[in-house]
Amino acid sequence: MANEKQIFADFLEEKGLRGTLQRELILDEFLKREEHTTAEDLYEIVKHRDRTIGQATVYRVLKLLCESGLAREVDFGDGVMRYEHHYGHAHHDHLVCQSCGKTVEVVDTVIEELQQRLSAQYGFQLTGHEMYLYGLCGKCRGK
Amino acid sequence: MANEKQIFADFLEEKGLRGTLQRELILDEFLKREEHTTAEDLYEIVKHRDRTIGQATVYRVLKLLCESGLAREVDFGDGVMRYEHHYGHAHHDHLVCQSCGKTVEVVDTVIEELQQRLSAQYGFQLTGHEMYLYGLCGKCRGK
DNA sequence: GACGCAAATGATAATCGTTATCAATTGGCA
DNA sequence: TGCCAATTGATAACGATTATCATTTGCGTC
Repeated sequence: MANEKQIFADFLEEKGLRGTLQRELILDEFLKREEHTTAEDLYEIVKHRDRTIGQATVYRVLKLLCESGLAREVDFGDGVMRYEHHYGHAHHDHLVCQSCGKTVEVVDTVIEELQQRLSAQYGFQLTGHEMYLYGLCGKCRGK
Repeated sequence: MANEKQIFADFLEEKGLRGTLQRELILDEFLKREEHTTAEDLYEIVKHRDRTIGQATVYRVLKLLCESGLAREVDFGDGVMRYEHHYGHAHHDHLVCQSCGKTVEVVDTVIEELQQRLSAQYGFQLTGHEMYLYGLCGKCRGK
């Protein structure tokens, strides 16, 4: 966590950007959340600590966090962008329960390898991918 | 194509919905397009044949086409929903060139099988998935 | 074929997440 | 301390899509 804060400070430094109270506060609360977080969620949380903060700032800082490699955008296709911790987290995809919304982070190196091979077959140089597996989790299957 | 039209007619019949000139026209132009089509695209095309048509109707008919199984929504994450032919088209995923936007439909049965297995490991019953492979196509790699 | 009524339409306003604008504030170096 | 560009918060704007609503239309019934 201290590590993440240092990384962000270095990132700002390198880009010639400033360290501000708002940026520190938003990063701090972002790091505390372990679930996928929306800008709106984060705005609500951060307001408890600083009632004068604007949501535009939250959006702006989230973008910076992505640029710095601390956060990553995740799009579950419901019209709201979510953000997850990225630093120190290995690449992974998502398993999403369509009933209760529960998500599990998964990774399968064999699938990743096959994706590479598949792309190469079409002359593509793979730079990234998104994979969302939708289904019913154990609990929701019972109902 | 006659087949698709019959399917749509049957779908409307079954749902107690009406056959209208607009629905016929929009379906007709949708079937002509082989690429992924946005509602806006389709609206522009359809207007040439009937200048009085409204875009709301295009959105409404596209939704019906999806329900009837003739079309499928595809989300490349750029904020615009695209629609592709679904009837008679086997399931497939997409390979997208990040430089020129070219897309290739791909399928890999081994990957699909692994997705099933991966989901099962977490107690999930897989109902569907999305996989987007992003990269550079052969032409764009050269540049 | 005319009638009646619910379904469908087109124009337009509304929505919602996100981004742009802009005047006021602020961080950090000279 | 002062300067100036970066940052902020409030708010307007945006763009894709959806809701609203008065008008029109398909289609089963007489």
